[in-house]
Amino acid sequence: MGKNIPAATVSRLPIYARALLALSSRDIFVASSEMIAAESQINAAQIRKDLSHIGGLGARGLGYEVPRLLAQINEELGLNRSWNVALVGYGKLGAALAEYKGFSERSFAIKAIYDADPVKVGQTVRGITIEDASLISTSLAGKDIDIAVLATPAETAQKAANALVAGGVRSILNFAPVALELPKGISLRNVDLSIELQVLSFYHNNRTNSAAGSDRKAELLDASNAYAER
Amino acid sequence: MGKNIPAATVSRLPIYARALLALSSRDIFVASSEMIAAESQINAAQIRKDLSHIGGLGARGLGYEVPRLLAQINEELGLNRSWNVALVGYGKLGAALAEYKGFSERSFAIKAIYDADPVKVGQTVRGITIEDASLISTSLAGKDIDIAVLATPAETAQKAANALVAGGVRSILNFAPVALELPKGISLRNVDLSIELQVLSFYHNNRTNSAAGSDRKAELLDASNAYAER
DNA sequence: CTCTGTGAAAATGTTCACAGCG
DNA sequence: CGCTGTGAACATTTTCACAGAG
Repeated sequence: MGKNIPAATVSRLPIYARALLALSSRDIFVASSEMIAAESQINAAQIRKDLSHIGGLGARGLGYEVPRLLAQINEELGLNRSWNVALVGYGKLGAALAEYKGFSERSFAIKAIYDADPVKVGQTVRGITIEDASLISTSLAGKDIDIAVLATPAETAQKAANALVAGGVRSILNFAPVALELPKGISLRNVDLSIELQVLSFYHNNRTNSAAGSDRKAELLDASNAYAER
Repeated sequence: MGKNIPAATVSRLPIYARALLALSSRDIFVASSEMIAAESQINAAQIRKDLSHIGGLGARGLGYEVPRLLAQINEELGLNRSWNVALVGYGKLGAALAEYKGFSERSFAIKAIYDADPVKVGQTVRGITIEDASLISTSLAGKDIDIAVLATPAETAQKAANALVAGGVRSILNFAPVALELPKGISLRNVDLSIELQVLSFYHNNRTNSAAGSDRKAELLDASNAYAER
C-alpha cells in the first residue's frame, strides 16, 4: 500500500486531511472534489488525481465520504498510530514546538527533550524532564523514538543530528538553518522559517505593477508552499 | 531585472545565500558550483542553471566570486533594503518568531506586534508595545509595514488577515493551519509546521525495506523541502 | 585543463476534457 | 443527470552532456 504515490501528492495529503477535518466540523459528511477544492484552495482536478492514487474512494455523481476519506489519508500518512518524538533544543522555538497543538493533534507525542544549557537541563516540561544534549545517544536507548525535531542553533545542529542518528533515530525534522550531512537511510526534512519570508520578499519586489500584458499566473511549487498572488 | 526567474529557482535563492554565507565565513571567496553544491546539498548543474537566470556571474575555469554572487542574490531577493514586518499573534510561536535571528539577520525588522489577549496587550517586547488585535487596520496606518507574519490560532487567522489587508499589508506569511481567503493582489505564503512532520511520517512508514529492485531515488519537490533519504 | 552556461533529453507535475458509473 | 477517474495535452523542473570561455 502507498507504493507509488508521487512526492507532490504526498505533500498535499496533510492539506486534504486538514480540509476534511474542517468540512467535518461543519457537519459536511459527503464532499465533492469542488468542495474540498474550496476548502483547501487546491485545484479540483488535482484533488481527484491525487485521491485516485490512494484508491478509488469517491462515488460518481456524489463525491467523497468525508470520514472514510480522512481515515484513508491518515492511514497513508501513518497517523493511525502514535509517534514518539524527541525534541532537541529548547530555546524559544523549541518551546513553541513542544506546545504546538498541530503536533499533538496529529498523533505526534514528544517523549524526550534535550538542551545544552545547564540551566534548562533538569527542568520539567509537560511531564518531561529536559536532559543534557551531550547525553542524547545513550539517553535515547529504550525510549523508542521514531522521529526527532531539531530546533537548536545552526552551529550545534550537525552535532545533535549525529547523536540522534547514533541513538537510532531514522527521521529528522530540521529547523536549524543549515544543510545537515546524514548517513544513507536517514530521512530528513527541512523547515527554514526565514526562507519563506525571503521568497515573499522576492515576490513583493517583483510585483506585476505594469498594466495589461503582464504575466498573470500564480506559480505552484509545493502544495503547502504555493506562491499565491490573488 | 528579475523578470523571468522560475518559481523553483526563487525558492532556492535563499538556500544559496545561506551556503555562500557559510563559505564566506570559512574564508572561501571563490567557489565552483560543486563547492556550493556540497554546502547546499543541491545538484551542481541545478545551481549553474539557477544562477544563469540571475546573470552570468561565474568565471569559466574558476567559479563564482562569493561576495559578488551573494550580493546579487540578496539584490534579487530584495534583501538590500530593510523590511518592516508586523507580527500578529504573540503566543509561543509568535514569541519565538519575534526573537528569531534568521529574520533580523536578513533585514526583516518587526515593527508592530498584535495580540487579542488583554493580558498581553500593553506589554513591551524589544521596544515594541503589543497592541490589541482588534485595532490592527487603524494601527497600521503610518507604520509603513510591508509584510505581516500571522501566528494566531487557526480560528482567528482569517479575521486577522482581513484586518491586515484593510490596513494596507500586501504580503502575508501565514503560520496558522488554515487556507486563507484573500483578495487579488495580496501575496500569501503558508508554513504549516505539522505538514512537514506528517510528510516525514509518510516516508518513515513507506521506507524501502525490501532488498534490491526497490525504487531508490530521492524525490525533490521544493529545494527547501526536498525529501531526502540518504 | 577547469568550470561555466546552455541546448536537449528526461522526468515530474498540472490541467483539461470527457467517457462512463451510480 | 452530477461527479469521479483518467488518458492526453501542456507546463515546469531536473539532469545530462558538451561547446567554448578564461
